[in-house]
Amino acid sequence: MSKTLQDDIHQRRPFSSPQQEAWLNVVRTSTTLQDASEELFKPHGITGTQYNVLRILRGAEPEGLCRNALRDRMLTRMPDVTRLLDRMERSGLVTRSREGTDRRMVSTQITPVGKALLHAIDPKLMALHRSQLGHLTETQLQAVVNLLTLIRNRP
Amino acid sequence: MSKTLQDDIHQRRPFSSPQQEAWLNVVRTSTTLQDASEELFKPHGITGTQYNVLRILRGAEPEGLCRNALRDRMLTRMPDVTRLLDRMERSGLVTRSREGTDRRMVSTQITPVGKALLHAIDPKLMALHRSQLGHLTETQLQAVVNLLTLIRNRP
DNA sequence: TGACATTAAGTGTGGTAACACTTATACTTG
DNA sequence: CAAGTATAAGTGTTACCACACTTAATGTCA
Repeated sequence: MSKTLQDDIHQRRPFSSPQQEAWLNVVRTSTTLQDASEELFKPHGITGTQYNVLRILRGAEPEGLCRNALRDRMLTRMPDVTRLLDRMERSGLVTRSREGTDRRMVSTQITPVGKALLHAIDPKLMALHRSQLGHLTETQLQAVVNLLTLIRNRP
Repeated sequence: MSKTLQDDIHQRRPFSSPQQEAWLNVVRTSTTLQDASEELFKPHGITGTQYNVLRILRGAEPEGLCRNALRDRMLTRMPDVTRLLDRMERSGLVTRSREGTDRRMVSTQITPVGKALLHAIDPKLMALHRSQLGHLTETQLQAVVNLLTLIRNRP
């Protein structure tokens, strides 16, 4: 007795194409999943975007990453990384330093405070993902990944 | 030769769980799809959120919908519908009128200008959806819908 | 080598989103 | 019916996102 997207958004008329139906399902599912994670981040004083930055920078230790490299690794598009990092620097989560070789580059590193925050959040987030997706079998999860990868790689 | 999410966001280390991998794939795919549609809407002077409102209001003609009913039908969470409608009213896309029966309620309707805008956008959006998802078979699209519906309906 | 293009980061500005709070009308019940 | 509760809409404020533009350092090549 699964609740369809049409029930979810109280829509009466049918979708105009199978592509549209799939499109709306992807977007709706994503916001559903993300809304819950934002709730998780909120009491820790960061947004999902900031969490994503911290994860990337932890993976880039100890050198850190420059602004554009960071931007290219982010999960969602983010045209204004500079001021995002400004805010995170003000919160003490990251530090920035101009590199020696190419003096245009500014490398950003995660601080111990930032790592401590990740350490506090990570198990909760993992539990959230399990609560959101744990009712799917591994085969189903793999099918989701395969289909979405296929979507993102149109010829 | 499909490009995985790991290639996409330049990630080296493996995912920490199959749930996390699926989670990230859903979100990444959604933003990929949405970014392109925002580009489509931009030259028409509206956002994806505003387009969503117009679609809902066209489906609710001629009575229109009150603020909260509209909010519940939206694809993405939107806590500040009032000022979203303010902006759309200023652009001439919708009109608001306080109903007679319950004087708290304000019903919003789409205007002819709003409908003309939808008329201009709809075929382009349909074409975009086909270009984004047309390389999947109907069986694959149905599988996507089924799996994502399953995700959203955890017991 | 010097003018021009390229790439990196940052800034100015306006619009959008989010949260808590307020106002106004309707409902409920002792 | 009067007081309290619930519901609908709106407001004040802050943070955030987005686009166009600017500054500074590097690369390129006639």
